Amino acid sequence: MDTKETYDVTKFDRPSVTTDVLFFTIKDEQLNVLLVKRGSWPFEGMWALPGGFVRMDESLESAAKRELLEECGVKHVYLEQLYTFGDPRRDPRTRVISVAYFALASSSVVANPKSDEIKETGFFPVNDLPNLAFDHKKIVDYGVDRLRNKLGYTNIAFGLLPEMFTLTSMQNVYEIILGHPIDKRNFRKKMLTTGLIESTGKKLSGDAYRPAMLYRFNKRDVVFLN
Amino acid sequence: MDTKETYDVTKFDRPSVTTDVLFFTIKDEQLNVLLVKRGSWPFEGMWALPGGFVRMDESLESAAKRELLEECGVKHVYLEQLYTFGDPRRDPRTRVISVAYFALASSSVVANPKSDEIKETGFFPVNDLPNLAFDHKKIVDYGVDRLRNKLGYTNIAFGLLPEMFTLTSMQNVYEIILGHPIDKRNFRKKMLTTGLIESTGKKLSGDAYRPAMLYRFNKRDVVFLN
DNA sequence: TGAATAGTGTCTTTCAGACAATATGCC
DNA sequence: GGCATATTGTCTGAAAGACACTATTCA
Repeated sequence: MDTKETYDVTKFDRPSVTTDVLFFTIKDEQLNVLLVKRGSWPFEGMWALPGGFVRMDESLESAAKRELLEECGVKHVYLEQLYTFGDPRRDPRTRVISVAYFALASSSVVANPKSDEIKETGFFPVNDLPNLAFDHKKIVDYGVDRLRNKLGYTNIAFGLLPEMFTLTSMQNVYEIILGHPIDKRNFRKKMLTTGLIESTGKKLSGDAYRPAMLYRFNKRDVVFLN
Repeated sequence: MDTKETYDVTKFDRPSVTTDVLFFTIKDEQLNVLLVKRGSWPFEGMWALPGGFVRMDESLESAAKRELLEECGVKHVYLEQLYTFGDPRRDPRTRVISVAYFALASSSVVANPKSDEIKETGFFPVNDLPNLAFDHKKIVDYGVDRLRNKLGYTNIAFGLLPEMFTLTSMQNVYEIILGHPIDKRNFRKKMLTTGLIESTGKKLSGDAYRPAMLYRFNKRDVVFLN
């Protein structure tokens, strides 16, 4: 029977724990995910999700944020835990359990990698991915499903739009993620009646046609709806 | 730069990983959760969720099932991953990350513990819990929220009902979990139009009043709806 | 005034929710 | 026939979805 004095922390072999991050963005009219090119064994040279081992003194979310910063220069993004992948053979090095997170933001927040392990990062359309390391394809698919699902009842698209945006650009984001066209009148009606967004009173000018009203997310409702 | 030959699995300190299981059942007209009394430090003598360390060669779900069997004699239940709790200070022994699962089944599947560590198990109403070890109260609360939410759009209550059941008993389960009464006509209308359940053609007899039709879950739809 | 996009209203269908009377089987 | 529970339908309001024309700005 263990006591504080006799408890032996090294008694059992322990799996390793990583966090991997799905960083989604809209680019070239498509839903893209951020990938990094691996610089070492295993899967050297292959594309993978940014991520890495969780340190002893940091929370899972902190680890995900740290990896995103080190590997992709990304700061200050909203992260949501997605799922934990723990198949015993998903990593050839040793037993590795991965807690996956996802984030949505503008692709402009990505900078150059600061990590020795990563030389290159890039965005890839989720519908046209290269071969991915580990089980990362499965993680991406799972995340895309969840994203599409949450789009309908949360304000999760917040991170993909600038501070002020037109309803047309918002509708574009929804159509790109969902992969099908949406009726303009119904979309606007729904978005305006939720109370999630509010008019800024300003208009977008500079184009050779009628300027559109600019909206912003209502700060009181940045939390999720459900 | 690591290669297969130079990769050192012991290079980093590693957190420990456990699975903890929320086993929900209906007992005495209340939603209950299964707890075990801890037999050793830390939190010796306190109630906690059944669970334990994940072994190197088993999946997370297998680990959850094994713990449920060892500590509570439970076999063959449907498990769903809930969330992963990884606060660095959630366990006084060392850094422990817990992958929480939840299950719903009849309380009759619980037998005596086969584990040296656990002497006693018991069901407790989720609205009247004893003080729990670790952050297990938080895990229970999170699981109850999720359960209530999924009740509305999945067939998750499947495990809480016998193979054949009346609509009244099904409604009872829903009311107990949700914590409020439901209109009988609306409930029946909704359940029958989803196609999730089907009539068996049999009737429940033996009571001193009108016998009720028995239904079963439609096996083609055992998967979740969303 | 033409080009290009912004902005708007109605109808229909579906679903949720409120609400109460009749039917059945057993004793 | 009395008891205890099973079973059933209508109305209303809200939300989703189909559908097409007018308004505005700028070049």
